[in-house]
Amino acid sequence: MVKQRDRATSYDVALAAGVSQSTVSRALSGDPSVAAATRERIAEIARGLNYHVDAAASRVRSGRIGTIAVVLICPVQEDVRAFNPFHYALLGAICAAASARGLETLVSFQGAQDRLDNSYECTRRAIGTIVIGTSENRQAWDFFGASARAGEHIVCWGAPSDDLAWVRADNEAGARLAVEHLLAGGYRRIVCIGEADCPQRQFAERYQGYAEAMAAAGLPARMVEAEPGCSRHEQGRRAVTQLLAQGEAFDAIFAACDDLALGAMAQLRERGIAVPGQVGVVGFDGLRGGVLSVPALTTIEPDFAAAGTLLVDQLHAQLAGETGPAPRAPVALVVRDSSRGRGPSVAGVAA
Amino acid sequence: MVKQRDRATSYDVALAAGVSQSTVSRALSGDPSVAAATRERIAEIARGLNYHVDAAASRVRSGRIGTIAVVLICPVQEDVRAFNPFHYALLGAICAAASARGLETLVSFQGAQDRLDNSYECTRRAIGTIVIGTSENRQAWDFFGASARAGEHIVCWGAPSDDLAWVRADNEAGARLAVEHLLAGGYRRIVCIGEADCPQRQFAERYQGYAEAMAAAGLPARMVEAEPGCSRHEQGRRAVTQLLAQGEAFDAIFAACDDLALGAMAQLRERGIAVPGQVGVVGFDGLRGGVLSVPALTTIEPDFAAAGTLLVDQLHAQLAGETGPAPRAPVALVVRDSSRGRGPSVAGVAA
DNA sequence: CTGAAAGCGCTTACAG
DNA sequence: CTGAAAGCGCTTACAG
Repeated sequence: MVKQRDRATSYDVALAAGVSQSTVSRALSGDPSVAAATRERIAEIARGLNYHVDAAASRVRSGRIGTIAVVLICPVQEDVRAFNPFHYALLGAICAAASARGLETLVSFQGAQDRLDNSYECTRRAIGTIVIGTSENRQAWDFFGASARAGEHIVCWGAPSDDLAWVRADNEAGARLAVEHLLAGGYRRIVCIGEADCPQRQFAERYQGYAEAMAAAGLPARMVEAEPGCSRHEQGRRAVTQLLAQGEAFDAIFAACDDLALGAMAQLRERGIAVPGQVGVVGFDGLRGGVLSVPALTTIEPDFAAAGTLLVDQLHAQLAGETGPAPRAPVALVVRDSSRGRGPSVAGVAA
Repeated sequence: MVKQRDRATSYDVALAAGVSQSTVSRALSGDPSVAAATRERIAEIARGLNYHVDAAASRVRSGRIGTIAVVLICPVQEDVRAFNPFHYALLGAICAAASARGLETLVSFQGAQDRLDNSYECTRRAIGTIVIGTSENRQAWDFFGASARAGEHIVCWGAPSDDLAWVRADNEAGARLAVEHLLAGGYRRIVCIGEADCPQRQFAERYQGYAEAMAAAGLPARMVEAEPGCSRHEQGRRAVTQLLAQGEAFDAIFAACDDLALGAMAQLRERGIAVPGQVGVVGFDGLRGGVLSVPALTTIEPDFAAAGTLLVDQLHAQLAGETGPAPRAPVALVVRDSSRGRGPSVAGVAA
């Protein structure tokens, strides 16, 4: 057990400075009612004694917690390596946004059902919780959904649960951007790989944006459903296999997420179909894997910094009893090599 | 400001249970001196009142913090997306290991020099700090090095600073595994892409393991230095360009990290050199990008779970005043498609 | 501008 | 097995 040997307290500083303990407290908290000269002197002495305000004592007295909990929902097996890099980037953005607002972040990775925990708020370790992660772990989301119904303050990204307040990317706008980009590149027979009946609302929204943009161009929308039960990457592969087997003409793919797009590209490559020459591909997420793929993946990338800030601010709003408008993180088209720029219409496959 | 309306305290529970407040405290902390029946009853009543022990009050009285700080050193611009996925996986492993030890994790991403902070321990928000991240941000590492010299308890992964206690992968063993695998595949003219004079000690250690394994096989070691000032990926590309320009024979590359390997493979592809047919490639890190690359990258992967546990345990040892043996996370060879299995010697390039 | 005092909600010797 | 009491180290009215 580590003993707290000779930690200085505010009383030690007070003694050394010849003032009262309450003046030390006020001085170090920057209370302007303390004379500037006194403040300076006390700060100096505190430094000399290596004194720092005890955060726990400060909290218990002031009631100010200054901390938010961030929960990352993992696969049930809790393999953190299986955790999507998109969520890691989002975690970083949340921590940065919290820090910018003067808040600490208590982070936990939760997967196994018997270890789910949202006691942060009721034990006063945090003012509320931001939940992100794998939508596949339904039990975990149900747990946090119930927690929210019970009155805990929770905001999430990509909720499959309707019980949770959420922040999402501007999925429809992003999908429209993707389609408009493909149209500008001369692609016409653009299919969407996604999932219509998916717990992740973003998939439906992205299909919606795709369908709208196609309709606006007077072109038919066509959805290839991802096969349940396998990874996104594998789903992307199989969607292409299915498309080719059906012998239906297509010259571009808008995939509802980057992993689907990368799987689709892997399969196109195996079939000897040139990207972006014969088929253009656009994903959605802005994953690092898209930079490394061959060809590098054109994608729609949400503004991560904005997403982090929106999540933190939305939590604040909820704590203040407000319910602002549905918060959407802006998205941007990132053109890389899997789609052609402006050009004439392309051959496509199985035309 | 959020008021704490009607939070129950231990006094409320005591009143409802007809016992003293101290008995409530003992009962809920599982003190066996409280009769089991009484404990049960009190727990029941606490549940009914939605009472939970206030963590801050508990800490201030008991002195037990139960939290470690985890600092992720980012690039100075604090772009969390530029943060290496390896470190994200390590972060997850640390949080999981801490949780398994009953510790919370206070996570922060730190990059900009004027925002560096390690006041966790002195303000009693944490018992100590684990530091991981980009070795490029020297100022940040120097800051934490100074912090450690000043008596803070810090353990890091991949320290470029000698002031910090560290945990590392078993780099030499990993490099030997890589070389032995390549030798078994029939490769003989194996070059190492790395950096001899690098702040990251792991690079030197990996070269060392490579050189030993080559010597053991009676083969000459050959190091291609990464060019300073560009990304690892770009360094990998340029190393291949340089090798080809020199017209020196090689039939395999052991890259000191996956990003170097992926860059090297990208360049080999552009030059029309077949991997693994003409040249075998093995990386080091086990990044997700290696699964997606074409061909998928054979690599040496540290045991992330073990790494997280070692970091947490090493911090505990330091707090207890012990200095255990240099802690190494075990590594494993992950054979994918960028290297051949057993086979005859291969042609290589520029032979 | 500063001090004396109360008290945040607990844990933990001490006594019985 | 339980209670009365002290006290962890602060913040914050209140009074001057």
